[in-house]
Amino acid sequence: MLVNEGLADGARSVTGTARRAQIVTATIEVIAEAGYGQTSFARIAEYAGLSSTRLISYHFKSKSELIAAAAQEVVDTISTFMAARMEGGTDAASMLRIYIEGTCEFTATHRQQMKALIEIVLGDGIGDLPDTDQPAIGHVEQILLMGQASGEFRDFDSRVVATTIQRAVEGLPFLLESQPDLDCAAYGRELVTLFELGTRRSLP
Amino acid sequence: MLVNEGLADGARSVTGTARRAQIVTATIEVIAEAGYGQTSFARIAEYAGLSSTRLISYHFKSKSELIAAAAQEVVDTISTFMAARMEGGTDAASMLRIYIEGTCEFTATHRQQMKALIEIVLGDGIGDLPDTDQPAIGHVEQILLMGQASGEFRDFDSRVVATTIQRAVEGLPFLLESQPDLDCAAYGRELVTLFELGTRRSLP
Amino acid sequence: MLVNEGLADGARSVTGTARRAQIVTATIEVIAEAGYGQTSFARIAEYAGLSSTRLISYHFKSKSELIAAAAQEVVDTISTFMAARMEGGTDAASMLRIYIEGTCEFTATHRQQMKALIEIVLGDGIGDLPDTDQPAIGHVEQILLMGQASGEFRDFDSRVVATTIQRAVEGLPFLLESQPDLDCAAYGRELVTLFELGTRRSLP
Amino acid sequence: MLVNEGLADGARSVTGTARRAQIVTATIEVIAEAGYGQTSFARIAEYAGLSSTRLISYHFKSKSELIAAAAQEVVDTISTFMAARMEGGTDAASMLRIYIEGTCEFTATHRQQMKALIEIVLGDGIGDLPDTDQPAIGHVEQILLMGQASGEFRDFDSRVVATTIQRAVEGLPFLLESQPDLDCAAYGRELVTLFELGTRRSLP
DNA sequence: TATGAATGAGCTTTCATTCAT
DNA sequence: AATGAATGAAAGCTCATTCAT
Repeated sequence: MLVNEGLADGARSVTGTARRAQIVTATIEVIAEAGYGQTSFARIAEYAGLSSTRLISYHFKSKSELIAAAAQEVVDTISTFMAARMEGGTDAASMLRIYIEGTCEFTATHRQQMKALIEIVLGDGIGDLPDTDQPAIGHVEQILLMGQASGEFRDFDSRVVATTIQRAVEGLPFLLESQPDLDCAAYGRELVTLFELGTRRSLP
Repeated sequence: MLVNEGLADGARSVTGTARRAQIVTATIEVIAEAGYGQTSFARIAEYAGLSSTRLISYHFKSKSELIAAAAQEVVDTISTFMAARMEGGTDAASMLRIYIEGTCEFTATHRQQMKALIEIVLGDGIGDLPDTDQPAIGHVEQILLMGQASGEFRDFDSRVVATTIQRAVEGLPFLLESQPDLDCAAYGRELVTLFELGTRRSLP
Repeated sequence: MLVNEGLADGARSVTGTARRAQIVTATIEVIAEAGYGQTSFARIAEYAGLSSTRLISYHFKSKSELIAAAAQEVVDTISTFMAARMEGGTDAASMLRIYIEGTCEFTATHRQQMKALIEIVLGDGIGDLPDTDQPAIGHVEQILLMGQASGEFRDFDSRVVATTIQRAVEGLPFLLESQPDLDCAAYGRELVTLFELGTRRSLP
Repeated sequence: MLVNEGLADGARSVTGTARRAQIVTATIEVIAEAGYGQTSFARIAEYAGLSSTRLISYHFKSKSELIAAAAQEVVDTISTFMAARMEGGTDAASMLRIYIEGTCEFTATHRQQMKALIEIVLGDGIGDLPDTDQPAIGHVEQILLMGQASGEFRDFDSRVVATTIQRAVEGLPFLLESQPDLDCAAYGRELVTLFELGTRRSLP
């Protein structure tokens, strides 16, 4: 079989799956360290210690498929991480707090993955990957809509606020670039306070 | 003239200045439409109707100088626009409101320029252009610090909140990509309300 | 294989080694015939009958690596040739004679290689390749110092005389350019006589 | 008049002659410092402080004419210098000594000019400028032939020895590159001794 | 005499991808 | 499953030279 693309993961051999994982990991790290625009097959192969770029072409039908796999890998990781956290949420405010602080904590412990994901989303051109980032925005917006329905939150444009919150947490990797010692938990708490005050129903 | 870089604008001929402006304009539009990574001399020359890419090399010492000139052009435009607006500000809250709504209005009327600027800042690699975006962040933070000093604003990490506000207004071009008919003024007003509630001193 | 540079010859495949040799040979001949300054990938590819210059880039990391490989090829050839000859030398005078006549004979039978080597050394800028030409000078100087120590040679500045002898034998390729039918052996004998008389200890 | 080429010097205006001289001087210095291969109109214009390379094209029909003018400038200078010296020579041996030491002294005081001349002769490809260097070789050979006719010198191939002597003195600029503090006069004296011993009629 | 403007050709290098085992 | 080899296209940049005042 010449091309693996399109196969379910179970249809791949053990070594093939391992190779793909190795390449994806290297891709994520190269994107995080060198930037999306400087990421090429040659650089990935060199980073991963592959003898030829041919090995990448063999396991991934095209560059865009490799990039997509790298993005998916990060999305899967963060989804698993957040899913466990979100279970503890009851009201909208606490769910929002969990989401913000959880994302910040994940960023603190997975800097490269987060940076790579953002590079990919931005690098392919603004808005070219709606299927990847829209769900994330949708998640926050869902919490906001829930809070408005329950009366916890005031009346506001849920899309605008959701976008703002999403961009706020996504800004953390950028800050870490220039301030590597930044306290991510404190950053998350500041955001929680800021948006709790900004979204809660005003007191009479 | 071999190298135009470093010369005051008055030291360039009329036609030379016009050509540079033409090329810079084309560059901004190509970046906005095709994305930073897809911007090449060939694409710019084709877009501007130039006979060859050599004409670009003639007027700009290097590609990075051209990109820098394009970014500077946008920064100058927005600076002029905002400088006039900011004169009306007296207290910190109103200055913050003017800043947010002004930036949103500018984005509404200069979509390509804003998108191009963001593409450049992000495309050159995160954090590689601190001299370009830091001043903007600094501007917002300055307002916040002023408001805290005057007692208008509550106690918060000015850096975190400034970054959040800056990223919020910079998110508008991204939204316009998927929602071209978005009401930018309304978007600005939502942000003003969100951050006024989030930053004001709590009532006793 | 992405980069061949730095690998031992045995680490390369048979066809890869053959291609490299073919390209190196073509490079030497192009340099010899067209001159260092007129040597480009395009000219080499055309001369070697390659489909594109890309093939050169594939086998050599950069142009300078290709040039270095070409120079090394000649140096290796002449070293092997001279090493066998020098074994016959006992006293300094005979070693000097062997060196001069050997170099001249090598030049006679390897005109292109010698010319290419000189073009490379000179073309890269005077004195930029001390590691390549200094050893040759050092070799001659070594013989001279030995002769002075043994009393065969008179007292002179070994560096000056060594440089002169080296430049004398290196001048042969230049002469062959304008006088292709020049008798190299006779040229060598003339030099031997000239420098024997110039260096021997004066008779009482 | 569009082109100055082919005009006698008297047919050029004062300012035109001055400009040509300025450009030629800059060319010589650029060649000496950057090397023949790195010498371009752009570099010369930058070095001379010219606003455009167009000024060079205006005063010189082509690059080769400019290079030729630079070479001629050096040749004229050295010719004037040597002509005065050679008047003191009576016998062939003293003329040879004067020639060698004179050339070495000239090199010591005109390093850039000598290096530029050699770069030009070598840079255009071996043997491509016979009209420029052959006369110099001829000069030495003339002295040698005279010495053989008068019985001062032994029987040898005048062409070979002349070439060797010429290359010996031309090697000085190369040595100065790696040994800037070299004693040129001492170098010249060593050469004189070496070649006097090598060329004189053997004592019975 | 001088200049700005423009140009086509050339350069090396990097790109993702395909061919053929 | 893996690999070496090869490839056309495109990139940014520099070259000497010409056009038109």
